[in-house]
This record gives sequence, C-alpha cells and structure tokens, in this order.
Amino acid sequence: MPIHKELDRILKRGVAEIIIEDEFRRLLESGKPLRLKEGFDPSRPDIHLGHVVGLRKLRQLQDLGHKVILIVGDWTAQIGDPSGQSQTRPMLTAGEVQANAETYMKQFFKVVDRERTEVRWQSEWFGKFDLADVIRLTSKFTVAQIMAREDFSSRQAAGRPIALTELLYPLLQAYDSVVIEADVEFGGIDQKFNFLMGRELQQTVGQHPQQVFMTPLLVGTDGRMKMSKSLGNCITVEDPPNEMFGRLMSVADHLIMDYFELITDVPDEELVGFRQQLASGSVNPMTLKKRLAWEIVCQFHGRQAAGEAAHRFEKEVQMKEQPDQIPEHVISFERLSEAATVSGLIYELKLAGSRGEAKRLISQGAIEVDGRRISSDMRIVPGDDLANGGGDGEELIFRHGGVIRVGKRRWARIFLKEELSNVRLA
RNA sequence: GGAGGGGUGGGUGAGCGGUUAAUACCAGCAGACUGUAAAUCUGCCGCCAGUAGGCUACGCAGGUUCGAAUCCUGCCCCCUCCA
Repeated sequence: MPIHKELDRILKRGVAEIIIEDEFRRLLESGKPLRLKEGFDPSRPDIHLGHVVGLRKLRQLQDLGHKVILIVGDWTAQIGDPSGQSQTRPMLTAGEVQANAETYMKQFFKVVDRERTEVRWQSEWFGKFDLADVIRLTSKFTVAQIMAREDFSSRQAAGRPIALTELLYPLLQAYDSVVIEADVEFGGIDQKFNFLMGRELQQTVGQHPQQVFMTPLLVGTDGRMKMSKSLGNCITVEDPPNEMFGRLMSVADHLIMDYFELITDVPDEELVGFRQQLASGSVNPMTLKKRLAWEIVCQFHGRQAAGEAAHRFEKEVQMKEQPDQIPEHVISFERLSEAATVSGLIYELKLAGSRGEAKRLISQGAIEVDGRRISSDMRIVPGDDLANGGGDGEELIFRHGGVIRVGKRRWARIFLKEELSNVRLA
C-alpha cells in the first residue's frame, strides 16, 4: 500500500480526534521515528476490545517504523483516574502491581509488536521524587487549569468529593510525557484532558508538545454504554474463541458497522457495501455479524479457531444441537444417593449456585436429561438397566453417561463410578 | 473549631417500628418468540425445606420494644458546608 494511502487509513479510520492533525501528518511524513506513548493503569489489567481500537493504531504505526513507549502507571494507579468514576481505589501492593502489569503486557502484545516497544515504569522517576520535586511540578499549574476539567468542575458543582490526589493524576501523567519525551500520546477520547496537560507541561519545560491521538470509545455489547469491565458489557482479548464469537454475536445490531470500522481490517470499500445492505434491509444483520465475529476471533486466535467457533455457533446456538464437547463428571454412588434428586444433582455438579436455584431452574423448564425436559424435582435412581427416563414418573432412572442440560449453555455428561453403575437404589 | 448528611442485597438506590427477604432500575438467569447468545415479551433472582415452615440479612457492638433495616447508646468508616 502506498505510504500516503496507508497514512490516510491510519489518520482517518477509527479516529476520534488528533491534536494537531496536520502537524502529526508532517511528522509521520518526515520519516523520523516517533516515540508513541501509551500508558496503562495496572489496577485494571484486562484489555478489552475497546482498548484494542487504540492498540491497533499503535501497531500500524510500529509497522511504519515508529516506537511505542508503554508506561506502567504504578504510581498513578494508586491515585485512581478520575475519568468517569469518582471512586478512590485501594492502594495496590508492589506484588499486585507486578502481577497486573505482567497480565496486561501479555495481552497488550497480542496486538502491539513487542520488539518495537519500550516498557517504562513510572517508579523509575516517581520513585525518587521528593517533596521539592512535587512542589516544582505542582507549581507549573493553577487550580483553574485543573478545574477546567469537566469531570472536576461538575463534581465540585454537585458538591461531590474530589480527592486532592486526584488533582495530581493529570500532572503525573503529564510528567511521564516529559520524561520519555513523547512525540505522540495515544488513548481514548475520554482522556483528552490528561493528554493536553502533557502538552502544557512539555511546553513549559521547553519540549515540543506531543501530538495527541484519540480513539473513539467503543460501545459495549449492550449497545448503550462504553465498553468497560465494570459494566459487564465487554469482550476481552483473552476470551476463548467460542466465547468471543458468541459475545460478538450478541453485539447490538446498530453497532455492527462501528465494530467493523474500529477493530477489523475489512477494507473501507467493502464496508460501504455493508452499510448499503443494512440500510436497504437486503441482508440479515446476523449474517454480517457472523463475518464480524469471524474477523475478530481470527485476529486473536487465528483462522482455524475462528472457523471452528463459527461452525460451533451455527450448530449449537442456531440449530440448538448438542455440543461436541461436553464436560464430563464422574460421580460416586454415594454422592449421587446423597444428592437424591435432580435439583441435588445439579447443585452437586455446580451447574447451579444453590439447591434453591436448581429447583427454580426445574420449575422454569430449564433442565433436560438425555433430551427430555424435567418437569419436577424427581428422585434419581442410578442404573442403566432400563431405558432412560423410565420409572413411574416420580423417579428418574439415571443412565451411565447420561447428558444433563441446564438452560441453553450448561451441559454435563455424567458417569457413575464404573463398578457401581449397575446397582439400583433400593 | 463549628454545623449537617450518610453507611441497605452483585451495582446504583428506596424504605425510616409491624402489611419488608426488604420498592425501583441495571446486571444476571430461565422460558417464549425470532434473524443470533440481537431486539421484544413473560417469569425468576438470600439459604434450607416435598406448596407449610425455618434460618440468615440492611457498617460493628449492645439496648428499648410483643415486634426494628427503621427508635436509643457506644464504636468504626465516609462525605458536605461554614470558619
């Protein structure tokens, strides 16, 4: 792909705002290898597709020869970013930070090229900070500057608390940019204020202010709010193929094109076609969503896994067939006798959180044993001498290797301990 | 230093002596339907118990009551405002 076209793709698709775009473009065209800053907060280590939007940009730029500087925010993590939440987070121990950082990086490098990344910990510089340094840093800013941040000012106006340390957060983040001499900082548009503080500080100390590259916030699977772990509407890069595929299939229809645009490489021309098809109703959104799911699973798990996940989805979810892989449980005669009833068995197998829940599931018609719906909490009689489902209506003859299904998605195949499988409960 | 507000089930957040296992919303689960694990609709959503009933629960510890998440006392924690 010719360079200018490549740049267009990077600068236009999946971008919320670039400050200052012209300047950034000139920098890219100058051929100088740029230092691209991306920070992360080790208090929340999981990377989801919302983060991937920006990480893909980093990767694309790395492929053009630029370098990513990943900042491990081990100091800012203790403060808690005020963006959105106003929760003060508990301080993490050094061990927790270390573990989180490792988890994070493992996921980070699923998208970003490790070879062209420099990892820096904030403690490298903040670890040595003394009061004089803090005063020097804070003296560069005014309260009015900080309060310009909408999040702060609205909380102030509403009489809600603002921790003093929170005001420090943007300053520390800004200082990071100075230390690593960032040319560009990357992140979600919700971080804009912090990024701009970086520019301010760099200017103050005589550095050229960084460019700021902001990606849109990906809306979560619920189709309402931005993707975030606490809202439970996210898909993480660690999700196994089937899970990831399924979750993508449950993305709200109106987000299909956003997802294509932000987290796949499907060419723009093709997306135009998709849009038309959706608008005219000539395509079932589900069909496009399958493509979307395939594309994304492919990115993280490869072609083969994506193909399998798609196949499995069609078979098990759409056709409602029994899965090929069913978790197997071997249960002893004693345990089965103790469980005594269907609800007890379901609870024993951890397919329900409590016996009460298991009973509810039964009354809701969610339980099937060997394909037959269980309508009451029958007693279970172990043995395979009769055809399954025999008995007098009050008992269930349990078959060795029988399959129990709870709801749509939970399955188990149960084996009695071999030597006892033919014993019948008297 | 002074005045005031608050700590409730996974999350927001009502209730402020019994009719409250505790409103509502979100999340979660199930069923129906379908174009999918979308949308929509319906139901469920503390634990134990064969429809009764029992137990545990509203920051912690006591107390007053026939009876408290609701009142009192002490303690812990959080917040706001005025100085």
